[in-house]
Amino acid sequence: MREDLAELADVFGLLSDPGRLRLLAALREGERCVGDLAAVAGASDSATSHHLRLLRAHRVVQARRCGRMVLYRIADAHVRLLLDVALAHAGHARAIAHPEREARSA
Amino acid sequence: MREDLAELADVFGLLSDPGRLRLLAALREGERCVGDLAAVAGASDSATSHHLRLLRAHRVVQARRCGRMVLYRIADAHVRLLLDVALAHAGHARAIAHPEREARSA
DNA sequence: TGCACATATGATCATGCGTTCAGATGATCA
DNA sequence: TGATCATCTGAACGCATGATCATATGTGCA
Repeated sequence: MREDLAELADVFGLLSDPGRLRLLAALREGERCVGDLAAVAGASDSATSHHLRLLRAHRVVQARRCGRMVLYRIADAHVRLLLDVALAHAGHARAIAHPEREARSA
Repeated sequence: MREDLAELADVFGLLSDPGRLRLLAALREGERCVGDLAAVAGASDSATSHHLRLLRAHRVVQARRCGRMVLYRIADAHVRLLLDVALAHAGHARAIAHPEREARSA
């Protein structure tokens, strides 16, 4: 149990970087190559590659080679669910913190 | 959207510390005072208070005074759900990474 | 009012992490 | 085979973050 928490903490740590979170948000819609992901996240290819390496090491994403590109995708349904719940929470939290904006945009 | 992600990243950052994660795991079972939480997490009162302060600032937990103690609880259903999903994932991930242990303990 | 308990706060310090740059690997095509 | 594209890797730098200690606040009780 305690090691589960430590490992989970690592995964949360991976999700705690806005850039990586943008990568994962983009990957929710399907496979993407490194260059596309870098563009979406607004980061350099190198930084993006570093991030993807970490995410891969912790089984958050999976990669497959396709020609000279490498296509990344979200590793499994658990991670996808976690992201869905988290993003839903983020929207909800904003509605609580800034109700006037929600009202205006509605 | 982009600020949602940044805020979400902050929350994940809070969840990325094993100590704070232990605090939250303990809080899943109900309200707890700081001293109890410190004992459960195996940290000092001071460190625990610092952690709770951060968690409170990001609406992950709520606090109420009761006599000379302060009782903390998980802030809302979203956070609770996120923790549930995450802990379930952690167990699943271990089953994948170390199937022999699961088989033995079953 | 004065003391003791529970919690909160502020400052300091060391460590970890993300970014960047330079260069390496691997793949395609002429 | 050589050139180019896509990605990966390693090292170094700067900043943010967690731990600790000392002290402050706030509450209950004698």
